[in-house]
Amino acid sequence: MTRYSGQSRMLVAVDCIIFGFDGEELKLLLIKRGFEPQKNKWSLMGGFVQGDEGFETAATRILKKLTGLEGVYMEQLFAFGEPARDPVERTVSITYFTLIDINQYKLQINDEYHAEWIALDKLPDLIFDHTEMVKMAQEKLRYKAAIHPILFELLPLKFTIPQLQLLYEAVYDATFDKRNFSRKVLSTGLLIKQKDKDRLSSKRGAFYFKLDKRKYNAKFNAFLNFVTDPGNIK
Amino acid sequence: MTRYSGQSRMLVAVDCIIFGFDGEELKLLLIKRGFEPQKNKWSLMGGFVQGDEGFETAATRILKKLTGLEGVYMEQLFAFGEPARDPVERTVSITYFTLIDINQYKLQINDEYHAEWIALDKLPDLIFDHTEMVKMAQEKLRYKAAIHPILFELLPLKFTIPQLQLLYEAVYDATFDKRNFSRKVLSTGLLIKQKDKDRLSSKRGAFYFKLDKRKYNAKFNAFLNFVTDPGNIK
DNA sequence: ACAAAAGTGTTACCCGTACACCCATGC
DNA sequence: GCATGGGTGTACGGGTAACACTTTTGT
Repeated sequence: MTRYSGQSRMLVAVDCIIFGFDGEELKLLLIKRGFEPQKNKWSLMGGFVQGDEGFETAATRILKKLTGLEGVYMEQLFAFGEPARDPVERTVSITYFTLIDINQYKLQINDEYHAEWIALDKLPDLIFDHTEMVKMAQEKLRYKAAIHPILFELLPLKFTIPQLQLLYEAVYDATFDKRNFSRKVLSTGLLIKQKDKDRLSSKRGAFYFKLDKRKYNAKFNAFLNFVTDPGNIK
Repeated sequence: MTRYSGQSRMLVAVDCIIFGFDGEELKLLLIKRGFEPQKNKWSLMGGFVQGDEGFETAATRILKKLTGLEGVYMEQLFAFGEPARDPVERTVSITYFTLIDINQYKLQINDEYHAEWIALDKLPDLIFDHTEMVKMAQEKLRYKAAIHPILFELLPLKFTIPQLQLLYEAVYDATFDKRNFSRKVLSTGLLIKQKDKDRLSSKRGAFYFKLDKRKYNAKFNAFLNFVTDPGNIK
């Protein structure tokens, strides 16, 4: 027996929803699609899964091709498979939710793809069902970040607590009390205070912190509860 | 332009991980696979996605064929796509996580598929990567039930609080204090007390409750926190 | 009468929230 | 010296966990 008979075979693509944070706004990395149909329309970064690779391998390959980055936070989001989602041919898409440090990316811009960081609240129309994918990814970001410390993945190795707070506020479009926020964050024991300060964003300067990688990995699945009442989200 | 050129096309299957609860144990609905390869080995219920249907449509169709049930709780779990997961031919599998009331099912057994309810802790070897799928589904069940009131989907329309507690205890392999448990459950306002009692499992009898469907739908996305410390899970 | 499970109330502690002032520095 | 953002402490309230006894009824 070499094949199953009488069944439809389909193209399988991988699309990456790539989040970044520039210190003020949440952004998505989008590209101008390089081939028909819809050439030159905005699109998520994606590509077809090859015959000999799994989904995660394909997503990693595609991400590396676009950003040069490896070892970033990536997890499968959802499989989209409506029959008419790609007008050319039946194509299913396995989407990946990706968080990267926007500054690391800047160092190795790859212009081959005409990629740009675009603020989440100023997204253009995207091809196919990519807008729906982005919406789902954003919901997942909010959902998951309320419970797990994933947002550190969007920050540089060294960051300050005010920076971290700005990030949470951007994700939830809300404001938090800085006293309670810093106490809560520090009480997790995930942060290691550095000796130096960030002197760019204030006169006094704010101490840098690093993630305690060991505790981060150990505690990742603990329910952290950074965000008190998810009903607060605007 | 009618096709993308130079790409691999693959079979796409849907597999359902179907949970049930018989009052004592969590069970999975498994079938003896009816075709080669691995004919007569235990397997999840699944089938190929047809050319004109989406994943959810396919999963619904397959579930109905097996159990006769419609309108049950179902959500996409994960897309499995390792190149060698099916030795016959490259096949990706979109898995669906399904919760059904085991008693409703009993009324319409469909023996065509040699389906059986098998306790989660006595699972036989399953074909391909189905064991991995089950493991992931079980993790999702524990994760999600700690936050959302999904376990009601496993119970009949009318159920007692001791029954509900047994279910939570089965899911988390833990025991809970019945006073705290019932207070917590009732405080959600999701339950409507009935006038009649279940007299089978005790001499005194326990009052039946029904779900308040309206509140259930409204509150589904609230974080409920039935399970105090997920670290408690054995 | 006794066994078996249902049902209910109180207390103590911890965590989360609200809230206001001082500190360090560049200009 | 003043404006800007960084950093800290306290008091109150709500919710969760620990804990034991009474009720009902079938045998």
